[in-house]
Amino acid sequence: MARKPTGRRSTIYDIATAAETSASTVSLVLNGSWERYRIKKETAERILNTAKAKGYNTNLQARGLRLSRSSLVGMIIPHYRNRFFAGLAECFEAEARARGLTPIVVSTQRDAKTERSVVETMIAQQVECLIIAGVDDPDPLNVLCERATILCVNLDLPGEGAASVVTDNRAGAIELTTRLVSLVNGAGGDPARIRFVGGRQGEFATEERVAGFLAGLEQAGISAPKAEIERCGYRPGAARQAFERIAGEGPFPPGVFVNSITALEGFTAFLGSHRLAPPPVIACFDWDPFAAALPLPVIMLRQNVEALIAQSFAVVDSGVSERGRRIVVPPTLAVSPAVEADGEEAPSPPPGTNRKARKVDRDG
Amino acid sequence: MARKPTGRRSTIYDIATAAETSASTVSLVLNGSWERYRIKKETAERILNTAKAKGYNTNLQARGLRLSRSSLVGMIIPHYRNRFFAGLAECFEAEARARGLTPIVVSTQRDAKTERSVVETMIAQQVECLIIAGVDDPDPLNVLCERATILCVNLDLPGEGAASVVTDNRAGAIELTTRLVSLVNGAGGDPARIRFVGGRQGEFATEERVAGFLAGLEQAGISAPKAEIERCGYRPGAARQAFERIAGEGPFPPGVFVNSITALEGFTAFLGSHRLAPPPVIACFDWDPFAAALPLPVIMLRQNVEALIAQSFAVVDSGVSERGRRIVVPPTLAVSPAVEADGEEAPSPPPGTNRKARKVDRDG
DNA sequence: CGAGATTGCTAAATGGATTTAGCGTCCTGA
DNA sequence: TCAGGACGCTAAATCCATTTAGCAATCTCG
Repeated sequence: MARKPTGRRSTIYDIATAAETSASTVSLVLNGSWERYRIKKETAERILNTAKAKGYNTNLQARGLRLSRSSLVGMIIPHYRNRFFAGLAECFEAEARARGLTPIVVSTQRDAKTERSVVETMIAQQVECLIIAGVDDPDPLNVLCERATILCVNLDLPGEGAASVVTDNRAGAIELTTRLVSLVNGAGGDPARIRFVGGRQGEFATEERVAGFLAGLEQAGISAPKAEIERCGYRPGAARQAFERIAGEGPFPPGVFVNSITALEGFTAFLGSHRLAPPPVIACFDWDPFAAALPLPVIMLRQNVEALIAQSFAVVDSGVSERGRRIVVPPTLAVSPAVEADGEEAPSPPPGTNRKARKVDRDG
Repeated sequence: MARKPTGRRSTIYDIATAAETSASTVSLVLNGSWERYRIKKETAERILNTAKAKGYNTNLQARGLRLSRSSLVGMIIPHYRNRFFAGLAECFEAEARARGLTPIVVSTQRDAKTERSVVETMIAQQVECLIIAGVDDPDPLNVLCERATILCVNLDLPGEGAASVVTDNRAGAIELTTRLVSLVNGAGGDPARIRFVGGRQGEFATEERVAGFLAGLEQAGISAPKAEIERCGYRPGAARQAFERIAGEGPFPPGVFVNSITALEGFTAFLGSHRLAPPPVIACFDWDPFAAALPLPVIMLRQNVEALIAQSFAVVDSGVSERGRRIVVPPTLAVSPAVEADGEEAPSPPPGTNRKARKVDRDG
C-alpha cells in the first residue's frame, strides 16, 4: 500500500516503506502485540530500529479518532494562585501521567461563561473525563458532560448532576475551633470573644465551616459567642476592613477563626498598621507555607489535595458518577512554629504538596 | 452516503441523515463557508437547527487529523506554587483561549525525565507550539521539538536551541538595589552592610541578579560590599539558616537583597524567633501579595508575566524561533504598605495577574 | 433553439493508526 | 496423498471532518 511520504513527521507508512513491510505490521509491532500475530522477531526489530532512526512519534489524534479514546483528561479550576488549587493541579497531573494520560488543566477565573466554553472545548477535544473544581454552579457543566457521555466529578463543591468529592469542612472547622479555644485558654484569653472572619454568605464551604465553628465552641461550653460571624467575602481588602472594624470595637479578640488564606492576607495587611500585644491566636481554614511561617501563633487546616484527587480518579475508574453522591475527605492540621515553640503539642506531618516536589530545591 | 448512527455523540453524518442532506453540506454549513458554496439559506438553517437540537460538538481530533492542526498549544513549567509560575500559566491560558486554541499546561517538578516525557507526549498530541519555562536545560527539549517541526520558545531561561524570552534580571536588580540603598540611607543605616541572600551558584538568573546587585551598589558609591553573596539555594530552610548565620555575625544588616520568594519565606521563618528593631529593609526579586503585606518595609520586583507571554506568542506568530535570539522584558517594581507609609514614593501600579482576575472575589 | 452560465448540492479522497479476516506457503500425520 | 494446521504477514475497513471536482437541473441570451 503506497502512500507518498508525508512532509516531515514520519508515519507508520513511511516506516513501512523504509523497513520494507506493511503499515499494519508496523502498527502491530509498535503496539507490542506483534507476537500475538506471529510477526518474526527480526522483522519486529527491523521496524523498531527504523522507527527509532526516524524519530517516529505516534499521532495520538489519529489513534484517538480510531479508538474513540483521546487519552486526554480534563480539570477546571478557578486559578492557580493559592496552594490549594496549585496542589490540585499538580496532583491531578501526576495522577494522570501515572496512568499514561495527558492532563489538561484550565483555570476559568470563576467566570461562568469561560467555564462553559472551556468545558465545551474540552468535550470537543474528546477528553475522557472531566474534574470540575471551584465553580459556582456545576449543574450546567454536568449536563454538558452527560450529553457528551463524558464522566465528570465535582471537586470540593457539592452538585446534584454528578458525584462530588468534598473536604469535610464541618469536622475540620470543629477540630480547628477546639484547638483554637484551647490555645486561647492557654494564653489566658476569653474564648467567648473569638471571632470568625471571611467567606461568602450562603456558600457551601463557608456555611459548613460556620456550623463547625459554632459546634466547636458549643462543645467547649460556649453556646452563644459574643459577636457576629463576619462573612466579608474572600478579598484581602474586605477582610482587612473587617479587622479594622473589629479593632475599633474595643480590645482585639484573643483568637480569630480566619476562613481562607486571602482573608488571612487581609489580616497580615491589617497587622502592618496595628501592633497587637499579645498577638491573637489565628486559626485559618487553609494552608500556605508563607502564612505558616508568620511570627504569630497560627494553626492551619490543609485540605488533603492528594486524597481529593485520588478519590476523584476512583470515581472515574469506577465508570459511574452517581448524581448527588458525596465522598468526604478530612483535612489535616498544620501548626506554626510560633505554636510549636510553646510546646503545646507535637508538630503535624509536613504538609507538602507531594513527596517528589518536597525533595526539589524550590525556586522563585 | 449511509453510515450507521454512532453510539451516542452525533457526527456530521448523523446530522446529514436527520436534515436529509449530505455530510459535506453539513460540514460546509457548520464552518460558515456555505455561502461560498451556494448552499441555500434555508438548507443552512435546517442544518444549524438539527445540529443544535442534537447538541452536536465538533470532533477536534478528526478535524485536527484532516487539517494537520490540532489547535493545542503547550507550555511546561516547574510547578504552580508561586505567583510567577501561576501567573505564567494563567496568562498563557488566556492568550491561547483568545486565539481559539486549547492550552495544555503541565508542571514537571524540575525533573528532567518528566520534562522529556511530557514534551514527547505533547508532540504526540500534535501541539502546534510549545513554551518551555523554568527547566534546567532546554536544549534537548528544543531538539525534540525541532525534529517534530514544532515551534518552541524558551521562557525566562536562555537557551541556544530556540528563541528565548527573558526578564531583564540585571537591570531589575540594579533598580531594586538603588531603591534599597536609598531606603537604608533614609533609615540611617550603612548601605555597605547590605547583604544578598538566595539563588543558585552558576544559575543564569542568579548570576545576572548578583551582577545587577553589585552594579547597583557601585553606582551608589559602594564598590566593595563588606560581606559575601550568599547563594544558599532556593529552599526556605536554607535561607533561614543563612539568616541565622548572618545574625550570629553581629548586628543584623540594615538591608537585604532577597533573591526569590522562597528565600523570603525563609526570612519570615527566621523572623519568628528574632525580634529585629528596627526591622531591616527587604528588597525581594519576586512578588507575592502575602509577602508584600508583611509588617516590614519590603520592595519587590514583579516579573512582567503578561509581557513575557505576549512576547512568546509573538515569536510563535512570527513563524520562526531563531536559535539564540534573546527578547528581554523589564520587570516592574512593587512597594509594600510599610514603605508607602513612609511617604517615600508613590505606590506602584497594582501588580495583579490580569485585569479580569482582579475584579473577582478571590477565594482560598 | 441551443450553448453556456448559474444554482444547489454531493461523491470521494484524504489524514494516520488500529484491527480483523484471510491469503499463500510449507509442514505434519494418518 | 491430502486434510488440516502453523507460519508470517497484509489488505481493507474504520474513526470523523474537510475540501475539491464536478453533476444535474434550471435559467439566460443571442
